[in-house]
This record gives sequence, C-alpha cells and structure tokens, in this order.
Amino acid sequence: MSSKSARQAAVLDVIRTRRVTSQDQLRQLLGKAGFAVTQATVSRDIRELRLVKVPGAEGVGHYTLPEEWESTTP
Amino acid sequence: MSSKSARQAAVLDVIRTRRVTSQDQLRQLLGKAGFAVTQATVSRDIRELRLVKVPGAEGVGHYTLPEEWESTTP
DNA sequence: CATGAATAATAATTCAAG
DNA sequence: CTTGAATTATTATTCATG
Repeated sequence: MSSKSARQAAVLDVIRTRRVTSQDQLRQLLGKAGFAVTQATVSRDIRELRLVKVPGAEGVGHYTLPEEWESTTP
Repeated sequence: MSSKSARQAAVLDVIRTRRVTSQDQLRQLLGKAGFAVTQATVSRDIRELRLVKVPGAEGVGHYTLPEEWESTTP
C-alpha cells in the first residue's frame, strides 16, 4: 500500500505531463503508474492537493495546480 | 433580454462578493440581481469566464477567477 | 485515518428552438 | 449565436470496513 503521499505525488506528475479532463481519466493513469484507486479517492486527492479544473476555451477542461497553469499549459 | 456580457459581469461581481459554492447558488443570486437564467447558462458562463471551483481545505469549494486567488488566499 | 462501493449532488452537454 | 429543459456525465459524499 504505497502511501497516500506517494500517490498524490504521482497525481501531480500525471497532471503535469498529460491533459487530464476527468477524475476517471486520472484514475486510469494512476492505475498505469501502479496506483489502483477508485474515483472517490481521486476526488479526495484532488481536494487535498487543491487542484482545479480549468475550463478550456474550446470546451475541454483539465485539471491543474493553480500555481502552474499560468506558465505551463500543455 | 439583458445581454450576455451584462450577465457575465454580474457573475463576476457575485463571486467577488459572496462565497459561491455551486452553480445553482450562483443561479439564484443572479436571479436576485435581475438575471433569470438556468443552470445550463450558468455552466456556460462559467466556462466562458474560465472560472474555477477551488476546493477549500475544509471541504467546501467555491468559484473564483484564477487571477485573483493568487493574491487573495485567506 | 484511508479507502471503496454505492449514492447523492453538481455540472456539462444534447437537443430543440428562438 | 444564445438559451432552457431534459439528459448524461462527472464529482462529492455517505456509509461501511480495515
């Protein structure tokens, strides 16, 4: 049971490298990274990390960390 | 039919002065401000204004404009 | 306390229509 | 192009369980 903090670090890594548009997508990517969790947990991680879903101009929103989305928009 | 931009200005005003935690709450406040719209429209306005819902530490999230929460984070 | 399963709540989108 | 009503999708929370 890899600690929560390890998983949350993975969450940050994932959203930095991919355009994640839903918690379920994030859940799947976490699975590939070795963290099998449910959407409920992803939701809690997002809250604890204070990630936000920014509505894209075109329509697709994606999760990001407030601090970063100004500079990096992958 | 007060223009969309007038309504969206009201949206910004509302979220600046109240802690809005859901689109439905925002819809109600807009109603009081003289803009009767449905949740669908509120959702679209939020997207167009690129407002985000920031997860509060305690659990309650609220809508805000990215630009502003950097400076004002209580 | 951390989590999952199920559920409730909220938000996005579709489908007309003006 | 803008909107509302209804629907779908997504997210938050509740209710156990370890």
